[in-house]
Amino acid sequence: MYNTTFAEIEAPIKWHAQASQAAPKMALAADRNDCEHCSSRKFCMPEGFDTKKAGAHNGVFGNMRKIKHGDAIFRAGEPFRNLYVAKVGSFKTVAIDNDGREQIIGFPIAGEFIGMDGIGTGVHAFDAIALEDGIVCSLPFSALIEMSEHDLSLRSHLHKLMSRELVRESALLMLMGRMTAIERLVSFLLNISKRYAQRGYSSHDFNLRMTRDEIGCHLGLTLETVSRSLSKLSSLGLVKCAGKQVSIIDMAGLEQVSGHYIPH
Amino acid sequence: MYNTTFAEIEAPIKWHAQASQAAPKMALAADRNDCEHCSSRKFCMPEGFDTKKAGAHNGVFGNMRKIKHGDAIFRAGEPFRNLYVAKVGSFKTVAIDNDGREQIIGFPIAGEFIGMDGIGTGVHAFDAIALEDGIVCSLPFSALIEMSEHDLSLRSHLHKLMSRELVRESALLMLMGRMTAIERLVSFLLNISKRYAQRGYSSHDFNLRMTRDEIGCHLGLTLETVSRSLSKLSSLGLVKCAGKQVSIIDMAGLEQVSGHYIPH
DNA sequence: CGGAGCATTGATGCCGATCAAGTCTCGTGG
DNA sequence: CCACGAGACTTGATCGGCATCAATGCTCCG
Repeated sequence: MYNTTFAEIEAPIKWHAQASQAAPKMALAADRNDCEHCSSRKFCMPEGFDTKKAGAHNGVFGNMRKIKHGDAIFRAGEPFRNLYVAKVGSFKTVAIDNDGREQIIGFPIAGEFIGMDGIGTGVHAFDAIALEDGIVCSLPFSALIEMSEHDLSLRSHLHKLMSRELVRESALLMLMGRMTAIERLVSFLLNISKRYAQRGYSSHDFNLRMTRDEIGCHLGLTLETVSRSLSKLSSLGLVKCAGKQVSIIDMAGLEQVSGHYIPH
Repeated sequence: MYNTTFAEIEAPIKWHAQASQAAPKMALAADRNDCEHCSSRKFCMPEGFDTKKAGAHNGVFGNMRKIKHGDAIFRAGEPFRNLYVAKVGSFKTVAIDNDGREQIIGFPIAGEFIGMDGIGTGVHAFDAIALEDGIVCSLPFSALIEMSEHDLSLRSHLHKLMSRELVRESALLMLMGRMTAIERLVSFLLNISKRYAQRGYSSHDFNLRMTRDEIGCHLGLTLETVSRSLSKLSSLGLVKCAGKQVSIIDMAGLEQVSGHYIPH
């Protein structure tokens, strides 16, 4: 019935069980963890980077934090201190304008960075919310910057991360400015598919962790249009979908529909 | 008849005259220039940064390059080597998808960085085109990164630049996803106004350097809709506009129209 | 002065928003 | 275990904003 989820594979956390055991503030409880065995390792720091030597002992790496479904890693307006790497679960980053209108900027999943919006001003510009119970790894930014002094690979790694995010957003701009509803949805599905594939999961069958409303809020569409577009893709025989469970039937067919959404 | 332009104030370059004098490849001719007297200085490097000491003598700073109207600083697909700072003139950065559809990502003007899209992959993702004859300052990126090893302020400056660009784009996403044509145009005008003001120019009267088509291509609208929306704002008494010359009559009124476009 | 590119304005049509109703899913408590 | 209710999803009907098509006017440069 369910797809295998990151959470199931990674760490079968018993939220309530743990809460009743030890930490009183479970949602904020911090764990220590070994970078070497982290499945996000290859998405996080540069190749060959020695996290142990670099700072495991001074507390820079391996700071796990659990985030419950619906809770925020941080909120817009809060001071920026850490970058976060999604370790388990999926998240959304949300910009909110003066009139309260929301725009979902991205849906980060395992291995992807969250929080770079705060670097420029020292204050977060987005909310970062968990779409399901999950875990993030906190990286104190000032420590990261200091550490990068003698590590060229770390320095350029940080730049690359941000630049790629820039290009990712520009692809979204293209999508919003120039594509039809169907094209946007297809781009979105292909993007998800690709990122899942990179992480060793099926590129054909997956669960969408977000609601239709959230997809719409990301793509500049209403939830009804998202639903209708999905139905359309089903009736065209390109995908099969039952609720949040999506199966891509004809990948090549999908790719022909869209002008693409290159990122990640 | 004309507004005072950056070009007029900065350096009254006689393109053709110069071409006939010295350099055979005028458009690509490089000049050397003194950062201390550069009007973009305060927008470019961090406060107190000593460009002379840092690298004027090894050629990192002060590499001027003239770009003629319509010419490219770089094109998508070209290898990334330099960051550029717009010194004179205005530019557009353009993403082009597989189907040839264009999306203008931004309109950088004096003091703003161009080319950060190439850092992530080592290859430029955008075209960067001059909207009028202009000058950019080239900063060899590898030298910049090396230089940042012993300069914390430079390191964090680079990060801030990219992060701000990230937030700028996210504001554009908000605009494209959730705003009406009029709101988008107002956000655009307010953004231009603000950036001109920061540079000491009038925030009320300015020339749009780009065509209606380019504005539309930036905002996800057609040129007709841009034109109609401008007419509407005129008839509402919020702006006066004659071709590319725009005067903001009622700044507060404009600000009420839009959910904003925070960036820069 | 002539022509090309740019801009304005009008008429029409379509895509997606909006409004509305009904179904499905899942968590909760009886 | 089932009943219930709230939230999520689907599908239909209608409406409106913007794209599209089209014609004309304007501006600037050679």
